[in-house]
Amino acid sequence: MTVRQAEDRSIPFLMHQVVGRVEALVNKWARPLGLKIEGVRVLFRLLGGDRTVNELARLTGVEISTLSRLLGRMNAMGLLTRRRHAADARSVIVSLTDAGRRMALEHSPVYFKDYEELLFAGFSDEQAAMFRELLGGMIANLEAAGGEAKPGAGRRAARAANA
Amino acid sequence: MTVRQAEDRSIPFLMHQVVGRVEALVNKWARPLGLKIEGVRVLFRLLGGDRTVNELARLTGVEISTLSRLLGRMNAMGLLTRRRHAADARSVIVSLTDAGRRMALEHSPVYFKDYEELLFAGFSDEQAAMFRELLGGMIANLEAAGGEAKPGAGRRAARAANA
DNA sequence: ATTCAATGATTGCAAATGCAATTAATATTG
DNA sequence: CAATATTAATTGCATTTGCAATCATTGAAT
Repeated sequence: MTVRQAEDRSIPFLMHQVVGRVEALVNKWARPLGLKIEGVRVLFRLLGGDRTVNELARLTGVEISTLSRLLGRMNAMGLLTRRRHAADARSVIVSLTDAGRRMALEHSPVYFKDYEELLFAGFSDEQAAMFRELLGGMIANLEAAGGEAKPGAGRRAARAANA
Repeated sequence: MTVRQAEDRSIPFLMHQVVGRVEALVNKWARPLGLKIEGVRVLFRLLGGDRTVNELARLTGVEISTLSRLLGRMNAMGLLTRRRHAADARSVIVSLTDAGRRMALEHSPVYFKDYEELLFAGFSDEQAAMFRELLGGMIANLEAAGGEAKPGAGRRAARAANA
């Protein structure tokens, strides 16, 4: 029953472990709602306001063709609507329905707080804050690395966020 | 061209971002080798010694049926072999071929060092070490949470690793 | 020893994925 | 203002995925 400790201490692997496990938890939890993690992410993202498909893809990290079909399913479930952008008829604006908003709000604490509390259990606030900082720095580094497949081949990455 | 900053500061989301980007980089880099990230992980994992399919699944985080088929492909590519365990005929032992080992060794530095250096660019050694610690603590927390779908519903998670 | 449960791996199948091609609308350029 | 390029979203298609079912082997219980 006990899961043997991972023997790999590399950061990408460790993060993969953490993310994978959290996503498994979210999937399990979201199943009764008829959603998987991507759908959950879309749902909560839309709580912040309407978005185009493009924006959603960028903000949720879901590939755009996958997202397009996911939106179709969530629309069929009555969770969201799609309408054309008035000013630019190429874009499609996605909005939550009342049912979608209700679902998101109902489960919001679990998604936004509980998982984080679970991860940070036993950590000090300072540690949690630093962890967040470092993650931000990593994202900056990755953005600076741009399209280079082989890391280190390009110019040096950006300096990490302040701390 | 610039990617807008993510507006979500939640840890699971930030980690998803980082992991997703790193995996995209690895995929891009591994494509000429005919592998994707899962294959890469299997390859490097086997550098540490032979493994059963089960162990590989646990150690790489690849779902077992997916892994089974992946192993078939990598076997067809001449990268690894499968043979039955002598003592327990249910298990299958996976080993690298010479070609597989050669490929792994050749690219080992990129995978084990370069990505990490990229992520940690601009970080101090102390920060990097702490980050690793915290990740370890998170994994411990997740293991303690076990199968509970809803976090916080069960007993409190394990204390984080020392610091 | 015989029966029943548990484990390791594979496979069938429906669903989901990602890439490339497509369609439609808007920007740009000469 | 016509021609071309670019951008947004969707869809066709081959591949991949994951769950459940299956097969084979080992372990446990009486």
